[in-house]
Amino acid sequence: MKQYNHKEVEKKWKKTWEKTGIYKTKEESGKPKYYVLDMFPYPSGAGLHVGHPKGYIATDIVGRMKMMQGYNVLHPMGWDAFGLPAENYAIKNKVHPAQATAENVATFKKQLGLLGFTYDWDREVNTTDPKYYKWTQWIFLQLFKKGLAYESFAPINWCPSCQTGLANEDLDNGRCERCGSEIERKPMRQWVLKITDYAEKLLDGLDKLPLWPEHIKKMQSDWIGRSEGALVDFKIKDSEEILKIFTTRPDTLFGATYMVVAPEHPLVAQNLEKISNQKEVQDYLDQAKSKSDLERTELQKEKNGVELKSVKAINPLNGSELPVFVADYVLYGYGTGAIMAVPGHDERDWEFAKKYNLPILAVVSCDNDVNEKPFTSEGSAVNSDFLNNLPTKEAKIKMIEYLEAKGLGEKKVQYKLRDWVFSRQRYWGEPMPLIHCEKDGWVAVPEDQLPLELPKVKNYEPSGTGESPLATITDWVNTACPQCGGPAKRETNTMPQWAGSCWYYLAYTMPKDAEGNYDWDKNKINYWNPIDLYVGGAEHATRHLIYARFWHKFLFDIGAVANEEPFTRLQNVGLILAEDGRKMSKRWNNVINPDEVVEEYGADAMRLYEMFMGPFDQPCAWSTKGVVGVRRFLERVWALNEKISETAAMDKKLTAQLHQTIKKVSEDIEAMRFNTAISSMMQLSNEMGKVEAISKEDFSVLLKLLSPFAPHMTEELWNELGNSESIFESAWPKYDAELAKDEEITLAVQVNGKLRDTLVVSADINEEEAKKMALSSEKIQKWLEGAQPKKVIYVKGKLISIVL
RNA sequence: GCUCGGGUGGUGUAAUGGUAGCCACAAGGGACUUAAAAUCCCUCGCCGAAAGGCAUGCGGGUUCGAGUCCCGCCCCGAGCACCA
Repeated sequence: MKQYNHKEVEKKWKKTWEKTGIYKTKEESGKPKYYVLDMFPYPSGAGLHVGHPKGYIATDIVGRMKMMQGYNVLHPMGWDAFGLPAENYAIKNKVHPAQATAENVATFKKQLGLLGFTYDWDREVNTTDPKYYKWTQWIFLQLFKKGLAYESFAPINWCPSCQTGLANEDLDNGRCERCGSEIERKPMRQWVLKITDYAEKLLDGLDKLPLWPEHIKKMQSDWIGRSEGALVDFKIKDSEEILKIFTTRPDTLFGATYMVVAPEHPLVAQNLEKISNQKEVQDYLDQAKSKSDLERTELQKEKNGVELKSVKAINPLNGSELPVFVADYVLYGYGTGAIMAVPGHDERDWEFAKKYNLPILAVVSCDNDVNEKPFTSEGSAVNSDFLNNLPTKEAKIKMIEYLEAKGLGEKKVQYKLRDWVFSRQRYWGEPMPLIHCEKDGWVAVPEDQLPLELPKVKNYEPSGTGESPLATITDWVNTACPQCGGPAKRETNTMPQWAGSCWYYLAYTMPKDAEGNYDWDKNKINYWNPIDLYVGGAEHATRHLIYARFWHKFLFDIGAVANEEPFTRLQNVGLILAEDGRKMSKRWNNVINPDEVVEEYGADAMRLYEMFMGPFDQPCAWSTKGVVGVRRFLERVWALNEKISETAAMDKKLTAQLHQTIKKVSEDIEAMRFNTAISSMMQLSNEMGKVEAISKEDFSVLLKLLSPFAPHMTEELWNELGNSESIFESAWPKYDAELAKDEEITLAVQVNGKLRDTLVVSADINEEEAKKMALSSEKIQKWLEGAQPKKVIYVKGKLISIVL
């Protein structure tokens, strides 16, 4: 038989598969559907490195197995091509983003093509295609019509380098997640999506996702950050003003000894005139304003603030007068931007109280002296009048009841999640389909006029003024009001990159007409959705995955989709690091290009290697030496072809191993434990290599098990066996539990917990026989030294443990 | 600081509470070869001649039996970070 030439084999089968259209997907009623999806890439100018395809290989393997198991499999691919990276690349390389994107898409597509994926390219999507973003705009309009998109002028995160506003989710430790620049707070006109309206649903939905990794659900629920507590009204002395605070510990209200408000809190400005230490406060405000968020957090160890002298808050329970401080350790963006300070039972309040010599009261029973350190756990109430002796949980409830009855406060659920800053002051994004009319205010572009196309401009660099480059195109900006026909202006901000990725998984399942126009066909969408398996990087835990769930839940609420959660099962892919253990980057000059690996070792070897490296969800360093190992494995399988004989029959032991391997590989692929699946196939092929001859049937089983991993080579060998249909049209091997049974097993014999002997025995040995054999073993006799064992434990099929 | 992960040979890793190191890589030895590559065979946690002893980050505990479970530390990685 000829040598394994991966180039020839891979070229041949790619061509054949394309010709036969084996990967074209249709909605079929006869088979169960299986929708397996990768997080689509943004096509950067650098092309693919070997890390990109890892997840795609995994979904391809699962998809191929499901196909052979009789499922109607959808496994599509597309491009997340809007957004800052594409635009920055375009600016840097002095080409129009549309052109750069088209080129990069072509490169990515060519590179992915080398790896032999089952993509149905008829379903390819591109977020920058007007036919695609027509629907991105349509969804945005539905949000707008339901009041979930609103205009805001509040200060937002501004990246001075990217020259655009950013959402909370786009920050990394006070820096721009994209470019690392320090973020400024800048008041700006923004479109904001009311994701907070969905906080409860997004949180509750997590409980209905048993097939998501726990840590991702945890990250999302931490990001949403629900806490239960109370709003409490404090009257300001000699004034009509009310200071409203939020607390999760209403049970400690008797322990409040001072109040703190954020520098931005209106109470400060309202009282600035009348306080005695006006200059001191003004200085503090100036200083707080000049500090960036980053500096604020870096300085967090030293809490400082300044008293609003002569402003006193009244504790609504006992009328005691409390001093009011301004301090930036209280955030204006959370709760009411004001707190009651209970230094006896809160770490931060305690620190602040120590520094400014404020009284510290104990209102929860504890062993330590609260003047020495705060007691922040639960206990039972003390020094708290009607709460005394109540455990914290009950005290909270009772206090809230009391406040509500007296009209002094109410129960309140608070979230850390903020509304989603949705506008970007950049060119390369979906235009927002909104028009501002002096008479009618903001008016939606009529749906029959969608898509609102991104106008072609020469100068697409950011203006730096806080306005999108679109603002300079006056004949585009100036338009007529769709309602009254009067003069009006278009919104010039664009949508963030996340917009297009919020619903792309639906687009893959929408039918297109001859021109490529999508139809929101609910039957087809509901046939495929929800996604059965979604694979991608953990970095999307609190960004894409929260945004997409938000949009999906909204679409469900307006009846556009039929299911509440878009992704039934989520699997994280672990990063592939460079050989030096660092992240692959041009900067370190350690990027491995998949094209070269495919050229030298073949796509099948590369696919196999990436799955063999280690546990799928764990990061792992690339090793070209490791590719050699799996390549040798493929060659050994190839060589087995010479041992095929019509008359061959494997012995029972090897047959048992074959069936154990069927079970192992099937279960491992399902659970995405590809490394151990490959290991067991290697063991099987090593054993097959030792026998004289193998039957066609037994070899076919190995080929089928291996086919999802190494589709080209196995298809070739399958074809050599005389099969005319594709191996992927054949049925997945069936595991036979009877045949998988071993005839002989090895029992371990332990004396006092230490291994002293092993016995090879018949698999159906009973307990008595096994114990007898163990005790009469020569080696064991030596250890017993004639003593009577105290106890003999038998673990079926595993071991005998003798205790002296 | 808080919350998750993780720590096993020279390396990547494998082990429903049941023979620790499967499968590979690297290394060493051998066969084939004029030679090399490729391929095939053997060795390969540490100490020890062997018997055996010691070994899964460290220290305790539960158990006939712990890499796995419990308690307390140390180190590495990720996420969050003054959220009241």
